[in-house]
Amino acid sequence: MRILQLHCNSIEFTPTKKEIKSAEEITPETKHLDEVVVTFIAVEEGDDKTVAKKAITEIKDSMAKVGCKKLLLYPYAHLSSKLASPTSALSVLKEMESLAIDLDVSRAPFGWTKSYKLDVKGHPLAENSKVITKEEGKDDTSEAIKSESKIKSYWYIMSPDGTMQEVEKFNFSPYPQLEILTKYEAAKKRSVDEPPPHVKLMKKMAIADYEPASDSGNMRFYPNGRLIKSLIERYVSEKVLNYGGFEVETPIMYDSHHPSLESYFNRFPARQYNINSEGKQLILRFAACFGQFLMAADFQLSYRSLPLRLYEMTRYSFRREQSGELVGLRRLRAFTMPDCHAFCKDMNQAIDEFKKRFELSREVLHGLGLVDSDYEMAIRFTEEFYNQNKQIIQETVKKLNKPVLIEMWKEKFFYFVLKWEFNFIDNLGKASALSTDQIDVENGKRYNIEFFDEQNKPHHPIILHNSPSGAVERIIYALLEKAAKDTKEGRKSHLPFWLSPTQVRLIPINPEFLPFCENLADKLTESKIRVDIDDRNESIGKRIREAETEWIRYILVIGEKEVNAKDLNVRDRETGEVKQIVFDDFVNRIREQIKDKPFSGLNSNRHITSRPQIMV
RNA sequence: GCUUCGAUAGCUCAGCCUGGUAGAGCGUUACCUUGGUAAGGUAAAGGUCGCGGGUUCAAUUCCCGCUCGGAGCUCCA
Repeated sequence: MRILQLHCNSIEFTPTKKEIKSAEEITPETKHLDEVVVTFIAVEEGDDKTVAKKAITEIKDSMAKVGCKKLLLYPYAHLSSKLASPTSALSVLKEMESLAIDLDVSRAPFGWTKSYKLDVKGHPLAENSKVITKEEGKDDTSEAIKSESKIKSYWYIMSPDGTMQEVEKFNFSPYPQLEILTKYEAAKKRSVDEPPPHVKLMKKMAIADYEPASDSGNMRFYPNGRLIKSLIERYVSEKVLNYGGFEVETPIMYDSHHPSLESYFNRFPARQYNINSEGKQLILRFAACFGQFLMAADFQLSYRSLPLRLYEMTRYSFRREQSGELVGLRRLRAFTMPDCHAFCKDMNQAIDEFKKRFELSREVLHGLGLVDSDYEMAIRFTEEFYNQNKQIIQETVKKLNKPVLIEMWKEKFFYFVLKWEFNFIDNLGKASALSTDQIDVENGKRYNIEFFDEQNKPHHPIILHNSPSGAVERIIYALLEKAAKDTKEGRKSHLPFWLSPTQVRLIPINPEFLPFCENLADKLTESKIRVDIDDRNESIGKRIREAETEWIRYILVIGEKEVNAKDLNVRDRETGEVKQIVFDDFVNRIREQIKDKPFSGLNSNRHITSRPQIMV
């Protein structure tokens, strides 16, 4: 906001004509004021109530100095070239007016061309101009975000044979998804006019929902959703532990004035949640990086313990994303993310580790039900890194065996020299990163993490930052989007079997067969299978239909025949066929499908009639 | 955060333009039905029309603000 303050003997002004459509509705008449401080005001982009308050405080200060009690607020666009929209300008002006009611305050009409006569006093303090901005010097946007838009990038496509081609020259026709990612990233082109299908599904399947009582982007997870999330968390954690990660736990909030953290925040492009507590400015973590770095800095490290892999499933990480960017489970403000850092003694070791983690990430995604064709890879690096380590990049692309989007930076902008991600492309052509890894050459020093080499000389390690799956919520989003795509293309949608809240549903023909169902359900539960019973008084057809809409893989109708036959009558949703199967064969068939995955029991009442109904 | 659209029964939505306090389907409850692989029947209950303010004799309907949500801009796990 820019203001020009004039201590006047008098002012007289007359609105002559409306300048803009949204001008205030008034009857134009000449006004005359004596002994008044006239404040010309231009409200600028981004000005809000805080600015209004600050401005009024300053105006009151100087009015007290000149001993004047009458104030005229005079909208005056010509003081600035980056004006706020008329609506917000008017509301800021009204705010100022209401904040100054203890003075004799008036306001010239907004949006009108006005003629005026001024008689300015001649004393030294009579004329005064000011620029007022929001939170001077306390802008909480990190430097990285502010200058991110200034990065110079060069975009290429690298083919599995290692050749790089400028994106403009690449023939995308066999790779429509890669083309979407490229346009998305390089050209920043997006156009969508409908909500993504997973939002409906996450509610309909009683997985997750918005929680209006929290901040946007902080979701509630229903029993089904919590079960799915917890299974994914356990699966990813087991994979990372097998790879060699050591699980730790670190605080979710940090003192933003801690010296290592302060400079780090300005190198990471994220907005934070801030909390003030007992005079401390705390920020909620946006990843596990600093917790693990601070921990590693306190370790006595020898080259022998490297690579050291620290791992945490961060529930939660917080990023105060712009509200307009939050959609369903795709992008949240509070999310769960596996975060694994590998501290390496040199670039060679880092590159070895990098290869392992690339494979780990791929395996994890496959285990979660996302195959190579579900995502596109992007690799970003500095020109210098490329010139020195061309081979590792080419090898990686070869392993993936399909073309990859390349972003090359002229100079190092972030703390990393290389970063890759697997990007899921959803039904609306939106790209979101899942797995990612980064080679960080700065933070070893910043956090004063040291190890001693063979000559007992201290060094800072190179640090790899890997999230093998990306955010867990985002995995659920990808699975739901994939399911929606199946429906759209005429296939049956489903979740991976090991994540299905109900794996087997029993439908007794009438209550007479309920005891038999209980018995069967007990036996299946003992074999670590999630089974429930639709004991409602509804027709068989209806109960089967509903089991189908809940994506339940196996449906067993239980009647006279089954009770006598001992064999099971199994309807397999994959094929729609009903088959007679011996109990043990059925159990084995299921166990086979989920043998290397974690298991949790049914996370709701076995009987449908006793369940709360969450979504229709 | 900005631009723009929206919010009516537990869910999905109609009614609002042209102001006179509401409807459907699904779900819920009760009863009937005891059914054999994708929707059996009847009835009932259920709404301060998101919140706050304004205009009006009268506001779910018109106007303003807020909250929440969708889309776009921008950005990322």
